[in-house]
Amino acid sequence: MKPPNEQDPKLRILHAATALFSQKGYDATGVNEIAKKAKVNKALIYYYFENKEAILGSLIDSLMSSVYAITLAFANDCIDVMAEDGSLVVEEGAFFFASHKAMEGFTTKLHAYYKEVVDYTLDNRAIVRILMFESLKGGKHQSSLFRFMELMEKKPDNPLYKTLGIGQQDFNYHEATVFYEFFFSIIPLVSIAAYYDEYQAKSHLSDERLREFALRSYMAHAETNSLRKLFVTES
Amino acid sequence: MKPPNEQDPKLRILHAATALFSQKGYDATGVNEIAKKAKVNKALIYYYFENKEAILGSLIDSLMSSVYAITLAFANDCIDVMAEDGSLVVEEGAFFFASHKAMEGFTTKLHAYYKEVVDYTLDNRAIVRILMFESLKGGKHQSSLFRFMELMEKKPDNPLYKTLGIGQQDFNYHEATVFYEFFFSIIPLVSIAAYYDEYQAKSHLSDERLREFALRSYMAHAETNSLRKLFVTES
Amino acid sequence: MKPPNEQDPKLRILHAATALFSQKGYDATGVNEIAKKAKVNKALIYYYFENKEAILGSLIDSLMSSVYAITLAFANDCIDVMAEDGSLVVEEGAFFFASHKAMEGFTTKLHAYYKEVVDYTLDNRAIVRILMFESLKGGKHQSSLFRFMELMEKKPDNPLYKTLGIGQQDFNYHEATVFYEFFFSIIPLVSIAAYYDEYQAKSHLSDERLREFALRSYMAHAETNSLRKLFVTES
Amino acid sequence: MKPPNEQDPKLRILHAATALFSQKGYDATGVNEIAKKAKVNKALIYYYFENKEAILGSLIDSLMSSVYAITLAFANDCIDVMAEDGSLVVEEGAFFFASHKAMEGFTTKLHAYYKEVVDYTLDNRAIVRILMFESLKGGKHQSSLFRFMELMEKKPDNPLYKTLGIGQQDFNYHEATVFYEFFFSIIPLVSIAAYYDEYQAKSHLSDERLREFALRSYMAHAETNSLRKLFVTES
DNA sequence: AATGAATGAGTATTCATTCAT
DNA sequence: AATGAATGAATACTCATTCAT
Repeated sequence: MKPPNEQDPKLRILHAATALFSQKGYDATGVNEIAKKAKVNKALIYYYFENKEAILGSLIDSLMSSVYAITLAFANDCIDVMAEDGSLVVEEGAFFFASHKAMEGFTTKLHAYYKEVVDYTLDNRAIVRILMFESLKGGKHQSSLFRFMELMEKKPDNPLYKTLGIGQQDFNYHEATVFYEFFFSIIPLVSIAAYYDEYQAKSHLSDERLREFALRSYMAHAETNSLRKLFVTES
Repeated sequence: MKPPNEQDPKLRILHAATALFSQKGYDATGVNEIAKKAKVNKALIYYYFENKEAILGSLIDSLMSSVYAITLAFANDCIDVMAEDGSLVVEEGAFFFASHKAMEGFTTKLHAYYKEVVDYTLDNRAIVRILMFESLKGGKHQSSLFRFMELMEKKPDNPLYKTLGIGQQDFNYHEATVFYEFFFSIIPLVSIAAYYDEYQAKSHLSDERLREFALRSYMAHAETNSLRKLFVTES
Repeated sequence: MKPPNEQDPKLRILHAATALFSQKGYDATGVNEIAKKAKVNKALIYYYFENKEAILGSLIDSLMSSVYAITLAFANDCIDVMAEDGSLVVEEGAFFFASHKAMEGFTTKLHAYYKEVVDYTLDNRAIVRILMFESLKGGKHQSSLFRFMELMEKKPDNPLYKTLGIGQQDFNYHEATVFYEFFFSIIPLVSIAAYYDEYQAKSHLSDERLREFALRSYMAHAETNSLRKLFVTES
Repeated sequence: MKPPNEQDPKLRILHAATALFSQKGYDATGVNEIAKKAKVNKALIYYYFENKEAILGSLIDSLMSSVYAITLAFANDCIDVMAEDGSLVVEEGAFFFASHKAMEGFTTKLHAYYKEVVDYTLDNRAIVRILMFESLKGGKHQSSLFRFMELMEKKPDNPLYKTLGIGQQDFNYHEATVFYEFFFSIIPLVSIAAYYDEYQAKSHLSDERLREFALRSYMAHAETNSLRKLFVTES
């Protein structure tokens, strides 16, 4: 996950910080430790980052923007394109496809999206762990985890929402649904990543099986409780 | 949640520590702060606790033993009693009741148990938060969260398992099930408590509605994915 | 050296303090430790002693008075008696005996005195160690070691000097002699006791041999460099 | 002994520590005091030394290595050179010189060595005091004083012994001799340094006289009890 | 871009001592 | 005579951060 002999000191710092923050937590990690692990002079850290907090901010920002990017890419590359060529119509929170083939194409891409999300989350589980950590504390990053939730909410500043361009106010996301989605879908996904290594140590399961479990559980859950109904309008 | 003018200094210390640990995290909380909040001389903390870690340990221990107690009480008071009077037979992980009335009685008690678990978790959400916090860090308490999981596992040292006295080796808990149960049942329950206040602040939902959501979501989930099937053997 | 089940708490405190002070030094020993080792409540120490310093003072005082007592006893029981019955005349620092028998009697008692001093020093080596310790520090007890030296000095407040009743001003103790006596006689005696256990650990010598070495070295030295010449006036 | 305005902070720390440790003892000296006396920020002490103990270790190490160096220098510069040019033969612990002149040269150098040892000991009496102090306590430095003793022992890892290249197993150091040498030669030498200032305060002797006393007493003792006999083989 | 030295405020912990009972 | 609880000041040590070069 981390090349042994990295060149860029800034990257070395970020990698060292990621490892340490995710193992011992932000507060229990000293700048000295980061410097030692990154094989970098302590003062150099302050050349690249304004303070210790900025390192954490940098890590969390990069995670957040990656997740946003993945979600937006799916919305753009899949939904928008299909909406433009008329093979998909989104209405009142439901998806109407022009043909079975269109729906199959959508489903395939949706599954690929699920896999990408799970993979990305697991690959970057150290930062995910840090994110969970910080979202449990009061402070600047407390709300980070909730921003994932916002991806599902019907708010004007939600880029996914914007992309879909759905305007109905009677969107069927109501409070209970959001609650359920957050605690039984997002939280498990994030937790699987955060507790991955510990769970593996306890269960002695292989990486392959664990990833399979994670993907299947997540997909099963998403499908069962899917808020969006898919229909084919083709006669 | 905390009486304004407590007498026992040791309790004052524990309450202050609970509040601070759950707000800022263990590592970011100073013993000075605890002393100040508990209105206690700093050295007195070391009279009652060997060190800062021991305060944390005391909090987590009391949480763990309460959860164990609740679970065992349910197993003892409900399952054992019914098993003894013959109104319930547990076999191959399934529950066979002598009558509809017996099953109804069981279901009622089960729901009461669910409610008790959810209530206890929410009432003690500060410590639950601390527990989640610490289980994300490497160290002594990392495994605490996983001990909840063990309550569901088929191991000889599991007191619940012992109580049920189920001996079949082909018990239908297999790896995927345990994984699913942990990440889609325990983790959500714990997370609802841990993120309760933050979620409330974001959603502006009343305590009543949130608790209702929590209980319903948890019960719905537990029932849907219930591992134990319930049957009535009555002709 | 220390009875296992002592009754008197004050004695238990003194013994515990002796052991700890001699092992780790006064400053590195906590009142808590003393209380624990003495199996006594910490506050009780302050019932018997004004403060920690008073424990040390008590130990050193008892050592000093014992040494004084031994020396005075020798002077009284031996020299005074012989001086009174005319079998010994002390003049200008030299000892003139009335007969060979008188001198032999004196020598025998002198050797017994040497043995008693060495034995007492070794038996109480823990306190001797403490004394050396404290005499190396600035402070109240710095001068304790030097009070041994004063036993040899020609000062009006020297009880030994008083006992001998020697009045000559040209007493042949001059500065170099006192210096030599102190550093090559008193200091070795005290050091043998202070380093006894450590030396034994290094050399693997038995208690018997070590005590024999100590006594012989000390006697040889005392005799060789004896300032007091012994004469027989008998024709 | 200490320049008023030193530049190197590390040296300032060492000098301040030396003064304080030798006055009040290691345990009674606070790091705060050292910092204040050295006019240095407290944290800087921990920049240069791992902990308080390391300061002490540094002081004792430098003393030990100096003493070793002085002794080795004498052995190398004097004995080795004479042994190589044939003017000195060492056999069975005795020294045989080719000529009176050779012996005189040796004696002169030996006396210079004595003087150097005494001078060094007195000049560095603060550290010597600390060494005595620590060798009375259990712990890391307890054995330091005994290492001086080892300089006289016939062990393969003794550098002096190696240099002399004496191989006879019947070397006349036996247990009693080592005991005597240690307690009546090394201990007095060390004690003279350790108690120098206190003795001076009591005796009101000038530095010159005290140093003269010290040197003479030491030389007299060393010569009287010299283990090595000196002979001239010249006809 | 990089570093060794330096710092003030803070950390957890221990101290000798006192008090009420 | 004895004790559990309490305390203010001090302890050794660490922190994130800065500065001069």
